[in-house]
Amino acid sequence: MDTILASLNNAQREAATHIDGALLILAGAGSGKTKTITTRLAYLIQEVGIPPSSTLTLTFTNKAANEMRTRALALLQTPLTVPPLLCTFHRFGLLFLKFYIHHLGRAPTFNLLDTDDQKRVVKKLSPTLLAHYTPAQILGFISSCKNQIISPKQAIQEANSQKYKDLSLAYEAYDNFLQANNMLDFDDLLLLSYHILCANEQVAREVSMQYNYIMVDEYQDTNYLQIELLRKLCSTHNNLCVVGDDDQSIYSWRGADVNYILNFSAMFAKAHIIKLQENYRSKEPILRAANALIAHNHNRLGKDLISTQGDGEQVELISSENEVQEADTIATKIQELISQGESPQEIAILFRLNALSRSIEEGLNRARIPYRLIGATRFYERAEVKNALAYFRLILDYDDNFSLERIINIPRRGIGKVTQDKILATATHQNLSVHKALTQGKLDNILSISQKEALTELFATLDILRECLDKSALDFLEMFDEKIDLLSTTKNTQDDIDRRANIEELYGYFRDYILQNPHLGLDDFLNDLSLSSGLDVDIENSVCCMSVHSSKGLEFSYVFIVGLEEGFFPLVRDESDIQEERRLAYVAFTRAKNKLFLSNVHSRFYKGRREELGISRFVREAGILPNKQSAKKTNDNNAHTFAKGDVIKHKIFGMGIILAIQDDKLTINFGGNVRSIMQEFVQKV
DNA sequence: TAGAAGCAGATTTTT
DNA sequence: TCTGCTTCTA
Repeated sequence: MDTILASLNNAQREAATHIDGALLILAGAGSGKTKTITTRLAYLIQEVGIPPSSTLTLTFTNKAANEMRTRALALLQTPLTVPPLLCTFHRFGLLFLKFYIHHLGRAPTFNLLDTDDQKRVVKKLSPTLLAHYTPAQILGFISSCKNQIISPKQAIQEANSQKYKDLSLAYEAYDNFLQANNMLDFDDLLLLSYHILCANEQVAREVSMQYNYIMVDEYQDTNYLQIELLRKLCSTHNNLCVVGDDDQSIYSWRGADVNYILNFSAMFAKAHIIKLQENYRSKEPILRAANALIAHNHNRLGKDLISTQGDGEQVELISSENEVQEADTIATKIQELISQGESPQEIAILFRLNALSRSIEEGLNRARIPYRLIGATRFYERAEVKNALAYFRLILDYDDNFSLERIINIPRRGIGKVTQDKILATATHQNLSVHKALTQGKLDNILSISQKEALTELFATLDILRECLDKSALDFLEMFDEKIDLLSTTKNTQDDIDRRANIEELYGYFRDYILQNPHLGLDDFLNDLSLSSGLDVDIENSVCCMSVHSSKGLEFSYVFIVGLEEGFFPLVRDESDIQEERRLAYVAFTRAKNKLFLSNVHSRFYKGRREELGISRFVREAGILPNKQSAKKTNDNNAHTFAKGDVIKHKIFGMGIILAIQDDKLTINFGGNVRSIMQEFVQKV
């Protein structure tokens, strides 16, 4: 019986064996959170005898869900016929809606929109609003309404200024459009599920009783809608176990609110709280710095990480003149580590802003260090991939105007924007899809003969593909690739090669999907895709560069945090946001196992300007003092010698950065103008 | 219709 | 500085 629990410490064991009622596991960074929650799941199933189908474990990312599934199943001695439901909130919503959306009078064949699609809808519906707001701002408003369970009508009623009135009307138009086209956005997956549960007591009871034991990971990131949904799901049993860390709440801008974890016991009756404070990840100096830093925050549940890994190397501060020198210094340090036998994938470079990655990448390139940039442009957001997917959707449903619009002129069919608008207006006016309007001859006086031919030809090709799809999904892929020229370019630039590779990768995913799920089809594939970020990259033998946000949940032996300057990290000066920035820094610090490097520069080039910057308050708050050695280094190589990356001043051209040195001639970048200048005419700054 | 030129905007990000 | 979008022009 104890085999499952054998490797747990006392607090972890208490958490894993706590069965009924509400339980908050307050798990500090590196305290074995995943281990505890997966063990608890295995324990419930194997030792307590709870049927796997009565459990529900919710996470925020697919990655977390996959990791937990693997680890929980590994703990079980006997393989399960029915695996426990372990997925993201959104996937749960998707599954739920497939079964229950008919309660809202909607068909389960809905299409899921991603951010890009959402932007297209907003642009289309509220063109005048774009003068004042970006699509992202409008969508941000809509999303925050949905996550606070505010309907368009309510939003309009409660709008207390023209601004909110406008945004609320956009929200209403957006929602109507989605309903009319049976589309859902990500928020709807949760919001509509919630509405169904509220409106149908019978369904609510049924579902709540089905999932008798519910667990939630990263509870500090839940928002109001998620909490309310959880309350519905727990309404018949109150068996809710959540794991989280108030100090790692970094998604308030997405509606998450630390208060939900702070007030857990007020919300769920008789809640039991267990703290996991023993850290199994980081050496002592790293934890000292992290603890000292986070101690500057208020409103904490209060916990300190206790080291189990013993003493290690001190946190090192790297101070550089500018971002070029910063990148080179870090690259050099990384080379040293690698030459000492450290593996590159155990090294990470973290930044607060993705914009800072550029200089770092350049430095790594110069040093020929292999690196991997995580989270830049997501795979499924790439235009060529989205075009292929739009074709797929269109093949399943010719009346899908939204997808047709996207690819109507890809490859070029001589149907430009003007014609597109006319086609759409005519079709909408007659209450027809473009395809129906075309086949009924309603577009004849709009289209030129060649345009009509091109469109007819497009649908004829789709007919062939459709037929092919019915027979075999794999043959379909081949035919699709042959018939549809997604790139239509003869240039063989690197970009084209990349695009081609992306399309191949998409084909690969689809092939795998069909092979692994022979009973599922293209439509299932499309909905599943929308929920997955496609970023389950195996971190090969390369250094990882990523934003602090995307580093959450990961760990590395060596971590470099760059851009520790006031104005960059912390990024905002508003005192209310400072606490979240500090938590963000705390997350970054606690990623490190062996050694943590903090890096700051005296000046940085950003948004076309060079800015003088002071060192981040977080460095001081973490108890790290400017290191004499690294400060001295930058002073030593002045006088007569210049180094690549040095900032210099020229009487006429002003400030610049040295790009290259050849004998006594310097190649200097003066704010975009590159010139060659003799050494004696410039001064080091 | 399609390429060129001009212009604003530029956190963090999962699903 | 760089990107993505709108407007302009052939």
